[in-house]
Amino acid sequence: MHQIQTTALALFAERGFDQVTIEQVAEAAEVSPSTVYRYFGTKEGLVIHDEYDDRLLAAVEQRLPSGMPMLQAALEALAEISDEHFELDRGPTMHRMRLTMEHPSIQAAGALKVAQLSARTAEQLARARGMAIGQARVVVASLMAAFLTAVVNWYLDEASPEVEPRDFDEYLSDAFVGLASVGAEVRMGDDPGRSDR
Amino acid sequence: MHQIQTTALALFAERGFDQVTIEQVAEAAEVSPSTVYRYFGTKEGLVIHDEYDDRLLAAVEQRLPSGMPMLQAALEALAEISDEHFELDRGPTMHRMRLTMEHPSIQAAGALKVAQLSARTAEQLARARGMAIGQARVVVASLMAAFLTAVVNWYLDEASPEVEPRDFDEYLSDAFVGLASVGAEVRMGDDPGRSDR
DNA sequence: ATGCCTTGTGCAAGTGACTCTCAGTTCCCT
DNA sequence: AGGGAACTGAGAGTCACTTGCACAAGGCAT
Repeated sequence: MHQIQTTALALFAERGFDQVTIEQVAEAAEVSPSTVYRYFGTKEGLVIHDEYDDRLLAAVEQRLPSGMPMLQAALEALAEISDEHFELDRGPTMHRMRLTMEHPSIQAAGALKVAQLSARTAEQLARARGMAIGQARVVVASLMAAFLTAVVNWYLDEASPEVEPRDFDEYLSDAFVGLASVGAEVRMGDDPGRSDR
Repeated sequence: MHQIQTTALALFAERGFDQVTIEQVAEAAEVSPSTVYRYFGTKEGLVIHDEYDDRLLAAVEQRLPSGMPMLQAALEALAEISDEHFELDRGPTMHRMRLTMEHPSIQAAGALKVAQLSARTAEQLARARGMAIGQARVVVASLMAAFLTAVVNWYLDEASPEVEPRDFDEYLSDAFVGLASVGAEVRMGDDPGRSDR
């Protein structure tokens, strides 16, 4: 399975996503097309599939029952995964990100994956903390938005020659600071009848 | 064009998204399949296409140069559009939402659309306010996350028989309050779990 | 009027992603 | 040994989507 994905990514790097058919992937990986579909479902799946979804969910789940503030749980969980994903595995991750950003169909599939992960996480959070599910969705969506923005900002800087790259941690930190300031503004500007500044 | 979409949605309602081919849509709308593709690009496009994207962008743009706090601009713009979309146009909107939530391929296309709209909005914001683009992305992503959560919460309540529906405004307001509280928590717990640096 | 360009539309053929069904193989459990 | 679950492959079919071309209608200049 991992072997199939690796072969596929190599072919995509070599010839471009659109110029490679599933059949060619199957042949190069020495399996049948059926097998590719069985494991990855779609061609885009060959790019976006990874283990990090479940690991992130597990990392969050592990921390939730402890009564730890959920924000801290999220940040710890993200930091735990990010190091490996964005630093150690930097090369492959960049390649997959690049394919994703340059091909709308892959980007769409990725976005769907994120939405589904968010939904699962929100349920988990609501269950563990006795929160209303609607509330939990807002929390997860906000945090996920900040995280994803960090990922996008990281990628775009990394991909652009005139910007010198920084560690992913810094992008993550910036994004969360930004989230905090938006939150603060919301708090002030909330509904009519707010006090002037 | 509008005629084609209406016909398509009627067919989807009647027979289900998967049981309707583009050819059938074309025939029912008395155009050729080529025309359908020319206007909507994909089958999913028949569901997700609408005018609200551009209108939202315009509503934001119109407010930005005024020096109005960007959050207020966002809320006003959203409120301006939401009324029509979720109250007046409630029936069709529900139907399209239902198709979207029940068909991963449509959901993916919708998510992509949101991502692209966010990107455009972030650029607009950065330009109008002289913000760093990365910063602008965080702001837009946070606000969009809250908005979308409101939409999802609204839809799920609306679709569920045992919950009695509230006005969309209330979901929107709840979501933004939730966003504020997340922001506040971030502010306190700051700095992504790093001991060094 | 004649030509000309743009714009909108239809036609037709081709590609390849994806589905479904059935049949073989391996491996494990009793 | 036997029976069944899990994995894999073969083959045929559907249909979304692309591409290139031709054809018509309307404006605009010559």
